[in-house]
Amino acid sequence: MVDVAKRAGVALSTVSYALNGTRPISEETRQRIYAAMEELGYKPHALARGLASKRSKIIALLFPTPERGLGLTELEFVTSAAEAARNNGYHLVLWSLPTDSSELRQLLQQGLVDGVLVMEVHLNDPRIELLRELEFPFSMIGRSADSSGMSYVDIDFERTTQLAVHYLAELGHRQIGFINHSQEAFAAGYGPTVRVAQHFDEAIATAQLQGVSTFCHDSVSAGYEMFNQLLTEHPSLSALIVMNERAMSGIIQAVSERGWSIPDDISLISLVSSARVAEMTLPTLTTLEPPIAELGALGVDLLIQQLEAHDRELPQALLPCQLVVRGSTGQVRRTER
Amino acid sequence: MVDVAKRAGVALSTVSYALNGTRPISEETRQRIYAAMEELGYKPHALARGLASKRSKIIALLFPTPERGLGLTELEFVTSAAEAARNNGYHLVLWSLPTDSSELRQLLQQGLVDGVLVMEVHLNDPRIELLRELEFPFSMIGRSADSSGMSYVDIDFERTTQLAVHYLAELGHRQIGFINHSQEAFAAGYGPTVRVAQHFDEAIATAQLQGVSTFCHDSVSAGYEMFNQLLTEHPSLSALIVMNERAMSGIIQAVSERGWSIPDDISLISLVSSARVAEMTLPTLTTLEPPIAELGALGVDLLIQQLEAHDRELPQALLPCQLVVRGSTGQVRRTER
DNA sequence: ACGTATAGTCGAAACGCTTCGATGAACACT
DNA sequence: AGTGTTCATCGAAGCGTTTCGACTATACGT
Repeated sequence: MVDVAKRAGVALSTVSYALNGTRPISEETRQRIYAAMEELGYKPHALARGLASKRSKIIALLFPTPERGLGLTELEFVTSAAEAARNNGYHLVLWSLPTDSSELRQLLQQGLVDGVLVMEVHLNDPRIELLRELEFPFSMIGRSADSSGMSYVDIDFERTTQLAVHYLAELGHRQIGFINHSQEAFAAGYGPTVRVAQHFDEAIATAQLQGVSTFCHDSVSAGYEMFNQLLTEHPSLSALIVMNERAMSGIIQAVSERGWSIPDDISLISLVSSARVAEMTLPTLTTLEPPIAELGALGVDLLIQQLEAHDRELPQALLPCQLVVRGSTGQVRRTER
Repeated sequence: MVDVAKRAGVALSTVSYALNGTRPISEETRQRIYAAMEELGYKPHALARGLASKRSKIIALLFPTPERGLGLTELEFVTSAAEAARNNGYHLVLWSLPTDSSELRQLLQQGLVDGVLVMEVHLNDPRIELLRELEFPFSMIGRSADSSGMSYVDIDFERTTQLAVHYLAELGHRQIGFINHSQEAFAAGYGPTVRVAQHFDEAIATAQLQGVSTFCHDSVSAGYEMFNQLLTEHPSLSALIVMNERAMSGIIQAVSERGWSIPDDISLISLVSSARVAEMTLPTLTTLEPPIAELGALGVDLLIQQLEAHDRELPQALLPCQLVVRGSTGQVRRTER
């Protein structure tokens, strides 16, 4: 940098001002400085910049160590977050820690990152508590129990559920089943499970339909059994909303095993499920697809906005899933069985 | 740090030596220093450390922007790399760039990262060329055309292919088909496609079997058609090795459509395919599962080893996939059709 | 008793940048 | 002519570490 300054015939600090626009610089000297930088192949040193300015322009993505099975979704999320960060001139580091790890505190206090984006937030999340305690800037994907005064983005589960129910209603379905994640996930306060369970009932009531809501473990066999059980107890169901990708495989097997066809005998909608999975079956699945990339990018944007704005408002946002109609849904057209 | 020094009654530099073990420190003063740090809640500042020592202890994971669908595998890879980095006291930043992006140069010259781990290396990869040109430390997952003198980890495709072929041979199969990724991937020099194509022929020859090798686009419908075409032309095939998860779905549909059962009428092995996908079908798929987490961790280890060792040797490693026998393979037991 | 290692410590100079206060010059307004 | 503003620039003091050279005891071999 000192070389650049010399070559441009200005002071060191002037170069800095030209670089950051922190103070006005005449067009002429700016030109000279940029030319000098170009000729010398100068690139500012990120660490030094961070040390001096006390802003590293690095944010962390806090990411629970995947205990069991991670979806495709998460990866897209991570990459879109990384890209959004880069577009804002930030770097994204990955901190993959168990939710209750004490390491987080250490990491935060290293002063490496300006802020944190927290994924897979649980209703009672020790990470959030720590962040609040340290008054460390953060945003969340998903929400904790009391998310007032905090910055988050999440799927708009209410709208998403409505979309699914209304779409089926339009097709003439009056008896709709809902297969959720497991009871355990519900009890643990896992956001999507809790919220959709609630909003399903509401949407059914509003639309004056009949609904059956049930939990199901995240496994192919559980899906298989749950479907059979459900249709034994409620033989008049003509459509199913499923928020459980693994169970969905089992359900499809169970359907074809009874010699039924999709969607003639039963319509299926996969909730909060990616296109990738939806297109692996025959027929392909009508889904409500989560706006993963948008969520990731938005999460990063909100965080950075928070870091760079001086005002104390903490932005929040809800995004609905998008209805993608494929082959697994159709007009209700059942006479009798 | 100056406070810690004062409180412990030593010089600033002594605290630094105690912290890094760079010079001998008497046990007694070390105790005093640690106590002082504890009491003051002192944590060393990562950026300052990096600036002074010229080693940021940050590495980048270079990650092609997913043009077309990313597998589950990649995410596990990313998380295991992040964890491995942390275990070594490093941070992992994500750089998700198109392979031919000019941005990479900028990023490297910022001096933020000590080294780079490159994913999804192509045979002729501009990123690798740039890294060599700048003499920037790096390791690869996968290999470029000439990977001599470079550090990499990769799947041992030769061994993996052998395992698959031998396993089928043991079950009595003599006529084995192989369904690869697309011709285009092969032409583009995509490592797995090229290598397995070659090693399949070798393994077949060595085992004195008959083999048919074919390419197939990465789609359900292409798999469906390819299967029918293959079995029309080679009706005596009794087993298929498939390295194409999407095509696999189509294959299974085609099989069940002709009223065949797996594995009685045909055995299927999914190559370099994750458990998650393998368990979504009925029957579950026998696979050769890539050691994703190991690859990620090993890649990071090799890179860090390279960064910290002074000698100029560049470590390399090949890891085979692991054979996981599930329901899609069995003794050949065909009389006639 | 003597030089010579060696362990333990100190002070000060980097590392490459940002930012604060100060300084001049140019311009307008009384 | 004097006063005040704004614009453009400069010099120097940090930011929180590491690391180098130097210094002081103490221990060692002879």
